[in-house]
Amino acid sequence: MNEIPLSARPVRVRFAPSPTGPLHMGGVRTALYNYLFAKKHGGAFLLRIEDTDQARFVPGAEEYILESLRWCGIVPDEGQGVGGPHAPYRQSERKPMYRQYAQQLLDSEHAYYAFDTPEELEAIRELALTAGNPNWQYNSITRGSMKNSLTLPAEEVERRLASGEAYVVRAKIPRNEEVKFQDIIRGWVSVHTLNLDDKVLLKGDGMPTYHLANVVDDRLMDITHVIRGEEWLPSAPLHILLYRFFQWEAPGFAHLPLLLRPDGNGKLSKRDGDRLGFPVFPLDWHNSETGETASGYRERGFLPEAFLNMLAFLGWNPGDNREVFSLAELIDAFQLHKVHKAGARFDFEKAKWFNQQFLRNLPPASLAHLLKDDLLRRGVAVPAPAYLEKAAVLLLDRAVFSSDLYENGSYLFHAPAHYDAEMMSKKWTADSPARLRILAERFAALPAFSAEAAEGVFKSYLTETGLGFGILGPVLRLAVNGVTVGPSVFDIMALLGREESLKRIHAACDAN
RNA sequence: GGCCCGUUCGUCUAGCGGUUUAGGACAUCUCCCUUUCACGGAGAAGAUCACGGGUUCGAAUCCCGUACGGGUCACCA
Repeated sequence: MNEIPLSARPVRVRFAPSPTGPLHMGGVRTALYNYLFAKKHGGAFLLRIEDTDQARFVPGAEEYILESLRWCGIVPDEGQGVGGPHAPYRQSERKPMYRQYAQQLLDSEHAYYAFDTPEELEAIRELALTAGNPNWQYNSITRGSMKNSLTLPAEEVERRLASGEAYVVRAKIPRNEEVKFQDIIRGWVSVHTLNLDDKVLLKGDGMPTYHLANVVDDRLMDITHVIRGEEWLPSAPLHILLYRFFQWEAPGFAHLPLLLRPDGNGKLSKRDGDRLGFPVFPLDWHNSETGETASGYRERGFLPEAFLNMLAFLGWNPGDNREVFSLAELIDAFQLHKVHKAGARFDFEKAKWFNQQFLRNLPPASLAHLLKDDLLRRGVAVPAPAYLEKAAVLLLDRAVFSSDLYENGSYLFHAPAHYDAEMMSKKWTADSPARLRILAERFAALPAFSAEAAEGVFKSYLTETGLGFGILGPVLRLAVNGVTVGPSVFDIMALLGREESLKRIHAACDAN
């Protein structure tokens, strides 16, 4: 398995979230970078579920992760939900496998049994804290005075083990050594083992901790590159050490910069979302405990490719001035080592701009489809396909989200429910109804009703009466649209058709 | 607090020792287009490249320090 040097093996990367809640956008970006890197190099992208903490398991979280990736179009080649040669891909189901690796470390004396209870450890930490040490560690110095297989007589250890007493397996970190590794994004990173502690590898419940599980699984699943968040950087040296203990070649590492919150300090957290008026999750998340719903990008109206494009550019760019990229183009242009080192502050305005770009590039048929879905959701009658498409195209310039199509142009789907009060008082006069009725008569008399013909009628009426466009134009608009903004009123009337247009003009005259 | 990582316009960033009077995008403002709103186009404003020392003929780019920011210090991931 390790005869072929890492660099020569086909690229295999993994996204390994833990199902402790909804995946947030930072997680999606990590998945995306992994995916882009894999595809760029013709490799495989795997999805592994890290559910070794049974206390933090959240029902529905795994399904949420799977659905989020599916919506984004980040399809795993292998892993939870799709299967593969290294199944199972859920760590809880791999539980028996980890024990033998812990044993291997125990046998080679790179790990040891520890019997200290969580309560005892907590007491020691508290004591250390009052003594002025805020950071007590179970390490090469303190382990000599703890209850473990290094300090206890062999028979005593045997006895405790045999009696079924709870224990953990801890890594035996060497005392005085510099651990170095070359991060693909950050370059050389080095940490002295004096600053590392004897991390628990196997927990009291027999489950591995993240540290053991990720190293073992990455090895077993033939992972060549570990691409994960910066929050893992401090424990990367431990992982390097673990690979060495096992005498395994370590994969390449790349620690991604964090996504920062738009206001104040700190990383973007799951709680920041709706508080600041934008989603932090890909999909809506319904918290069954609190009954609250956190909003998602999908439901907010984002196109998956726009969402991905936006995320990709939070920390990376192709080095030229292009900004709008399809997933395929992202794969082509992506370079992991070009990822920025510093954290990126998220900006929702820019996110909206990306969506607008993608929306505008959509073919009319797709646009019509999105509009139809939106109308259905709102319970608005859906017009014929040809009408739908023309309406969508007509309204496109004013839309950032597909939902804006209807929100800014509801008058294309039903008569205005009311007339803009402010504009009415400004533009509608006592003469308006009479003028509109004359126009209506002339529209009715047109041999063929079209935008050009209607505009012709309107303009000749203006020259005839000497009225300015600014006087009568808004009045016509109010009658037809209810508002004074939007596409050309003649285009709107042409789409509505003569009958509907006349109906609205008369209705407005009657009502005002 | 210890350790680790980072620091270019308000924001995302380009830049890898000379081609830079530091480029682009979002946001802001102005003008044009449109007798509406948007779209589009043109332009403006906005960064003494955190600061201080080096190295060099020459530094945003290399080195060291300081400051600031972030991450991390669990039988969580």
